[in-house]
Amino acid sequence: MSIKVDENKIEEILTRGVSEVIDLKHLREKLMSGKKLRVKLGIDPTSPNIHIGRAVTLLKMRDFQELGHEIIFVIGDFTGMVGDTSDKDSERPMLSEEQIKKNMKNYVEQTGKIINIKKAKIEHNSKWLKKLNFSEIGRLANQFSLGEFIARENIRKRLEEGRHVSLRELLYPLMQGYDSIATKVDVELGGTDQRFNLLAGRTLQEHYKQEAQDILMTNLILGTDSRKMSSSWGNTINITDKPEDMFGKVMSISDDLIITYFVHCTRIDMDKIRGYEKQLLLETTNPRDIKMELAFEIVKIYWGEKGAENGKKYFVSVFQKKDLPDEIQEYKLAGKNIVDVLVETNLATSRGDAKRLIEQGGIEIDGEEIKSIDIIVNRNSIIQKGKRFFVKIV
RNA sequence: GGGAGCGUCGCAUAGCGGCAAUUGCAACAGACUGUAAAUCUGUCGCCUCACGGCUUCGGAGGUUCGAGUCCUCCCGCUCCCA
Repeated sequence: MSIKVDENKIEEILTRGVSEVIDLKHLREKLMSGKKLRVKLGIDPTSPNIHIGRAVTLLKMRDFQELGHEIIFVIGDFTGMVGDTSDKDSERPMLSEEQIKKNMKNYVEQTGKIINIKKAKIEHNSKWLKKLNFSEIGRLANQFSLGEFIARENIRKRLEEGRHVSLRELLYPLMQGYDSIATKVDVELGGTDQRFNLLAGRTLQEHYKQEAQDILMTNLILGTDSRKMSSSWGNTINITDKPEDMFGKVMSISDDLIITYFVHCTRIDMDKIRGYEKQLLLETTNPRDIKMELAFEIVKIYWGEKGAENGKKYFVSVFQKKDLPDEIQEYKLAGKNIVDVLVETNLATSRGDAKRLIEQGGIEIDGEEIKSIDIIVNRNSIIQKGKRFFVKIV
């Protein structure tokens, strides 16, 4: 397969959602040369879900793939067990082998929503990392000084606070760097938080007489609550989220993030995005409408046109028109008391919780707010809790 | 090797021996809104309409009318000095 040398596309790859490229000039020349590049992305299966923040680099990988370059996923089945600390302000737990295996399976599946997996190469880094012995690790470790490790902000902060920093964490960049040697890559992608680890790859490759990889760092995006998107904050939009959820979650981001999301999480034409940007400045535009477009585009990537339609329909009917959703989970609980029904349908966690919800006016049956806990639920009633949760009793 | 300390509701944090236990985040409900945003209000161990009852603070014992709080042992974790 031939390599496309499209100057505009290449420029977009190098800039869109990108915070820094090292070495920019070098990478641009390589891309323009028509040579097939080996492009790597390391993913550690540390949590079961990929969120759209992480997908930023995946989309970038796809861009490379579309130009015909070889893309390589290094699944961190080994590094995942060690745990990276780059994007964390506390130590990452070491995961068990079982947990890793489970996550790994999901990851490949999820990645397939964005990337053509069949054409990509998938490697597991246990393959080579397992074999390293102490003398080799010592040789790798010799390339770095404690000083540069400590200089990293999050590590320094933890040290200053008297928190625990384990030696094991020091090893992480070595391993990621070694991945680059083992896979002989030309380019590695990662989020800005990966800077240190990515650079380690360059250092080590040179030590092993390979040409140093270029690195391309993508921006991290903010989550639904405008803090950094992270699984531990619970503010993620996951790429496995159902279309309705995904659509709604996108709708709930801050208006300020609309353009950023367009740039990072979709592949809508940059010109069109600039158009949206102008529109947003006008008094007459309702940011909601543009956000709807955004939500549609994002859902489309993961669920296709149809999924996007459904997500939108759900949002419009349930939240804007306050109608019922098309599909409601059914339970065979007709004739039971409302409190029991709430508990058995998991709308409430306990009887006390159910009573509180009713007291607070949070429960409606067939659109009527109920005031008493002594209500028997009839067949074919629709119970609604708050705005988002519906259940049908049959 | 020496010293100090920690383990509390999903996470994080408070708790002179009278506590179902503080505060922040998350979560949930209500109001408001273009919005599942922001903001404001409320709720947030279990059972009870309620009075109230029951089970909780790493584990096992003990002291006490009473223990998250004191003592002993065990388990897990951390920091400092060398």
